[in-house]
Amino acid sequence: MRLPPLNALRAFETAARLGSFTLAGKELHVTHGAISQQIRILETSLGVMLFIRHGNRIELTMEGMAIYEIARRGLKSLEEIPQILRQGDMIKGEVILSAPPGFAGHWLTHQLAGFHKQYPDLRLRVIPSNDDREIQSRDVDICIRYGNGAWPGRTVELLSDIYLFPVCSPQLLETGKTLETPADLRQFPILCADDGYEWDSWLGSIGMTDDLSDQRHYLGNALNTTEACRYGFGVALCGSISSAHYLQQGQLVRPFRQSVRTSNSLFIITRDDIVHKAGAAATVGWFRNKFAQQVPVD
Amino acid sequence: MRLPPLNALRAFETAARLGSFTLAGKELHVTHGAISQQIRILETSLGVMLFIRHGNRIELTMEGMAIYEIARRGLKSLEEIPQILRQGDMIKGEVILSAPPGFAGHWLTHQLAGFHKQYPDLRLRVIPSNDDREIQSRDVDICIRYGNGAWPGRTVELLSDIYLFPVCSPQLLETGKTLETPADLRQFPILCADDGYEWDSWLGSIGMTDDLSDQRHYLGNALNTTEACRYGFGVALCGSISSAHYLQQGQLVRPFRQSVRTSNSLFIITRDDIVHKAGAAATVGWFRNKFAQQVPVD
DNA sequence: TTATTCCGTTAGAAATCCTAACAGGTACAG
DNA sequence: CTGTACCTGTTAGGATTTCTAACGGAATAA
Repeated sequence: MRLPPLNALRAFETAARLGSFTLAGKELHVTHGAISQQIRILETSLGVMLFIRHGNRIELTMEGMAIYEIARRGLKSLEEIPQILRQGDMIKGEVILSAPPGFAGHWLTHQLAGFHKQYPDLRLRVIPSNDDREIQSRDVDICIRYGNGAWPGRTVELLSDIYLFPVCSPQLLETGKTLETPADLRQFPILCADDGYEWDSWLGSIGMTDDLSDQRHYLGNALNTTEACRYGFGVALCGSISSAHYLQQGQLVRPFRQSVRTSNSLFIITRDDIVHKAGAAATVGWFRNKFAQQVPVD
Repeated sequence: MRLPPLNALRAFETAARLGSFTLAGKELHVTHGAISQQIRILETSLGVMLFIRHGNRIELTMEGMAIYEIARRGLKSLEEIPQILRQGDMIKGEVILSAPPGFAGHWLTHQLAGFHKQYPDLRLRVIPSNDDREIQSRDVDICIRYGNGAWPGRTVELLSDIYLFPVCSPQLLETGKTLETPADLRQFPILCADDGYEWDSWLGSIGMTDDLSDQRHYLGNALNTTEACRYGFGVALCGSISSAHYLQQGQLVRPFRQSVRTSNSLFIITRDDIVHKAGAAATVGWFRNKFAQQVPVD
């Protein structure tokens, strides 16, 4: 049981705010005795005294002050729930989203139609970027980033782990050349994004010593390798997220099962005050939902 | 009754997160029927359907998604309460506070000893400033500002309204000259901060047409006028907050009752994530407390 | 089709919460 | 000092809420 008793917490917040059990009872439409009992329940549950009783007045202890601020803001945010619903059509307007170019170009664009269908009045402004400065910016509602989850001062949530594996176009396998074991890779162009580190790590993980360096083509980024791969140029190492749609559609296939897990995972990063912008909050929920119901690929 | 039923909200949050009443029941150690009933209570209370029931599975409605994000974050912050207490000595470290120079120089410095006594392990770094950029900065925990309360995207709380009235040193009244009616002001130096607008507005409010312009001394800011006033130089228009301590000590007196309410009030401005820094949260509570128990001056 | 799984809905049991009444401490006025 | 007013604490027992247990129905998969 991790949450403190919520009704006792409400009694505490009211009593601490008004500085009186009797007044708190008036506000909550109960007797002072009920407040007294609720606060004792909370004190027992937390194992600390929250008020010093002076006979005819009360005083917050240090511990009481420490948790009052949290209780106050937490309950205040819950108070917004009925208000949000009363406004009705809050899920509209523009949501500003910063996402890595590869993610924005593949996974996200393939899902946009579904997003629009679910939230017809919401418009997305996508910023393709890996810049961490946008995480700190007040102008950006939501950031999607690859990393280790260490973004201090922000709410960070894991969306998905990332696995890398070789993929190629099915047409490539109809050219007569076989691609049944990793050794067969020697017959095909190897498509590298950036510096080719992803291939080094994959080849290393399956114990292959040949680094295929004389077959490598460097295409600059993952977006380009995936595109070249789809059009039958060669074999690329693709991430589980970017390739998911193409694998499902049959536009790409995985010649081998072997994959390597990257040290970076995909995270969604938001400010705490995102809840005040219902459209952005709904978008966060949409992302969480999409990745929760997606079958994990490795 | 403004808050939705809290235990029902917890059931909803769990069910929405797990996508199942049965699993939510497992997590909360109750049967699925209990969850079902709690969620119906919440739906009745809010007047909207939160889930679409499909017979053997559930799906969040738009309204359900809209409030899930708020409920999730609100309850999550309440979960921190037991953790904060477990750590025990969280009320320590440095709190960075930006406050207007006049406020920092008078009210705050007079209260620092009391603050230190209450929180011996807390150190304050005071930035005397009126710059609104600090309100947006992540490096500043708490901002105190005069204004109208319009600081979007931040938690803003009124600390006190501000009244302006003439004050002078008691010694000034022992020089033989009398100061019993506003007309007697002609015999004394008039101390103006900045552009002297405060005197214009006060003189206007009591219907005095003479603006005493040939007696005015311009000292640059309110800090200087108050100091000069304490040392018997003349009569200054002082704010209710800055002068409170000196009035109480008898170092300053109010020759007349008339005061004028300023359009700006004193606010305390924080980010939503201040709760994660217990020392800063305690400091906010300390400010709120100080101004709540202070007798209003006008 | 059957088996399975999950949700809905009851009645009644269990747990919780609240009230009412009295006791005791503090503050302040007379 | 005494009396009054105003708090809070603490009970027992009643009122209310919440949960369980058991059954029925809808969707899903084999």
